[in-house]
Amino acid sequence: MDRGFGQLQGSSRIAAASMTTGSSPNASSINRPRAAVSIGNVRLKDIAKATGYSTNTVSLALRGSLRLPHATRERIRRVASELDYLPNKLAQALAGSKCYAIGLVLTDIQNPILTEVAQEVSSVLHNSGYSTLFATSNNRIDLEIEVIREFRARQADGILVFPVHHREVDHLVRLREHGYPIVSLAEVPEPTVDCVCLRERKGAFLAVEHLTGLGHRNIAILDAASPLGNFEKRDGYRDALRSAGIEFRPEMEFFVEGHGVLDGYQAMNRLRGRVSALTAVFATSDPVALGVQRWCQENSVGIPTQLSVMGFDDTEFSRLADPSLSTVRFPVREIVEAAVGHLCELVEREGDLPVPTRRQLEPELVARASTAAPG
Amino acid sequence: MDRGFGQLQGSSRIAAASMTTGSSPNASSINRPRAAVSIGNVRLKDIAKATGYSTNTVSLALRGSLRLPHATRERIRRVASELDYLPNKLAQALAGSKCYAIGLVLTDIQNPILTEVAQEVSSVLHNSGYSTLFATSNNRIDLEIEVIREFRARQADGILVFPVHHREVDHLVRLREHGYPIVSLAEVPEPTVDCVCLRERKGAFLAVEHLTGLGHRNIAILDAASPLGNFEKRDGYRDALRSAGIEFRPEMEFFVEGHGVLDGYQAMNRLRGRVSALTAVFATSDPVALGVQRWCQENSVGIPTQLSVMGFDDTEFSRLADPSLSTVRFPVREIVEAAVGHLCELVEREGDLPVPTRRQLEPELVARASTAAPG
DNA sequence: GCACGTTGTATTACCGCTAATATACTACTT
DNA sequence: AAGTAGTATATTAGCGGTAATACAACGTGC
Repeated sequence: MDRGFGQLQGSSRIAAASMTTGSSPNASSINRPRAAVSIGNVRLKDIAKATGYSTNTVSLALRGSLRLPHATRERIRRVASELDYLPNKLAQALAGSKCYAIGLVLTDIQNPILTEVAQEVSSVLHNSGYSTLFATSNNRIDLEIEVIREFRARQADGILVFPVHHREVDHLVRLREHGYPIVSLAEVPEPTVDCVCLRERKGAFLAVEHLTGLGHRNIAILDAASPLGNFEKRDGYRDALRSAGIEFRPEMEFFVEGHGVLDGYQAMNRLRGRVSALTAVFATSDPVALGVQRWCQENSVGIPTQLSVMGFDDTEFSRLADPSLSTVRFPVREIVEAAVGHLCELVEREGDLPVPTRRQLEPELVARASTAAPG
Repeated sequence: MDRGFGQLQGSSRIAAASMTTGSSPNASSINRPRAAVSIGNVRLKDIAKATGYSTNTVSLALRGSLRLPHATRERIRRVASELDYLPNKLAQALAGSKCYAIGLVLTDIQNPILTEVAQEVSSVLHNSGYSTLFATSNNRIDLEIEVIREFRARQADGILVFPVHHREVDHLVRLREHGYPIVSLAEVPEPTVDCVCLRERKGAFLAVEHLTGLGHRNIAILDAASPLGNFEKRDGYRDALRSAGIEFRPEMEFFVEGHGVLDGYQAMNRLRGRVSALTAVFATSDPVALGVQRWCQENSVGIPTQLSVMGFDDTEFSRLADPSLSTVRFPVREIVEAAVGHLCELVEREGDLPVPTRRQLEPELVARASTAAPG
């Protein structure tokens, strides 16, 4: 079935030809000049011709129908495999109601965590019998809308999306209301669109609580999420301050343009004048935190002696940074498996979609060497 | 055309209904119980019904045929847009000969450079009017074969692939010989499959030449490529030694299992006993080199004072590592643009495919702070 | 004023598959 | 022996498009 196409190259075709029931020799192969793919363009019709059965019987045999006697089924299947038959999934999709393809929309993949997500999604989907359509929105809502339209035009059975804006999800909501399965991998307002996500606000809370617990009171946040409409981490930051009885100061919140290392580095450059007033920095993603570390190294600010640094996501790079980065784990595997599972459920469900649900996974603090009690 | 579906939600449908030519009111919407997507399932037939033209006329209008008078064309197009018509790409593909989708097969995305490739590919393809089917082979040749079959079954017009093994490409060659467009993003034996790639051997040569030029004579290679059948970098390493008149010693070649930071770190752990005999290490990918750096920091081996470290690929993380990593640039944008361009050319070409060509881009040495003359 | 190309549109076939229905033929009933 | 149920297969009609061809209405030339 799904072996490569090793042993049979031309010999098989000859063998097959000799099996035809003596009808007009090979008239079938002449009048299809526009075959896009010249290998593997064996169709049901060809198997039918080779076996003497009708195309429908062949179709039934390959789908394992019990209406056919065992012997017939096997005979047809053998010939199909000898001809290296590859079903045309587009035709199957057009005739059936599903196309077994899911669209994946990521924002960008500066952040290695999204990379892991992409890899995991495609792998889990593959194992569930689905193909992955991939696109990036580049953090632009218009592109997000555009690629989703593209996926719908391709009849994708459903969509997994990291929305650009966590609050501007009207276009998603509208699709969902019309019965199109969508699962967001980031938190969106409830109950608009199904969502399997990390409890980010709590994650940020844990991160900052870790810092306050160590005795920090002057904690800045380098916030790459708020500029994109995601205020969960900022809110968690504020929660933790409040819970520790620390007055919230707006000047401790810094916006960062992107999720890259360089963004963190440059952000530190901009706020260099105020660094002495800080004892800890919470960056909303790991690469940004690594940029902070880098800046500190260059500027002889000791970590964690002079400045504690927290990240968010727990990528491989942070684990092996120097000093190793304290962070909050983003459970890629769990989230992806739950999200894909949920999406497939929606896709495979009969009848109307249920009310959207939100599944929040618990964050986990990962304390490493970049944080310590203030000097 | 490609706006979202903002202003028109239900009002448009009503407007459209009122435009029908008085035929049986709305009998069309009842007998399609298995519509996969309940929004956007407007078909040519619906537009035909709404305008009074035949489906074929509508099809012609939307494709801008000059056989139709301007007024008719515009009228049909307006109604189509009011109904928020989305063409079914599967049906178009089935009827036409192309489906405007390209399969992208990556090995894995531990190495951030492949991430950048994925992002760039999907973005360039999107701009060329193609969708991206995405899959990872996980460095397993059987999975590579499997996902390519899957792509073919989906009638992907062509395939971009980072082959698992750079020498085991028989399955690719066979497809190519049968006229299926494939472009490899890594070097493969000539002239088997089209390929747009970095001149890796020369890149490795430049890296090691940089080290010998600094005066190093005891240079190890941490080779994550050879175990996967790619000997280009190893050969470049040997070339550079020979060219510097340094005797090649097999015990200076170390295999590394993967491309991750941890792999580099663990490799150093394994060869810790021999570190004192080295003055430089060349890692065949940046994350591996970062793992080396990490190990050195932990084990108080000064970089570059006691050990020079070279990477390969030039990812953002290396640029901002401490010390910043000397490496060889992998020109993502250039390679992807050339590869996609070439693939699209093959896909869009009439008639037989030409003999496969190989386009090699020149590597560029990026000397940073992790390399210096041996102490 | 009638054959004749043009123009605008409809009809039909087809892409490769699935699914509903039809049709032989066989094997039981009663 | 005729009716009936069941089995094995074929035929037909879609899915939503495209493309080739058919046809009807309309000037135009002579």
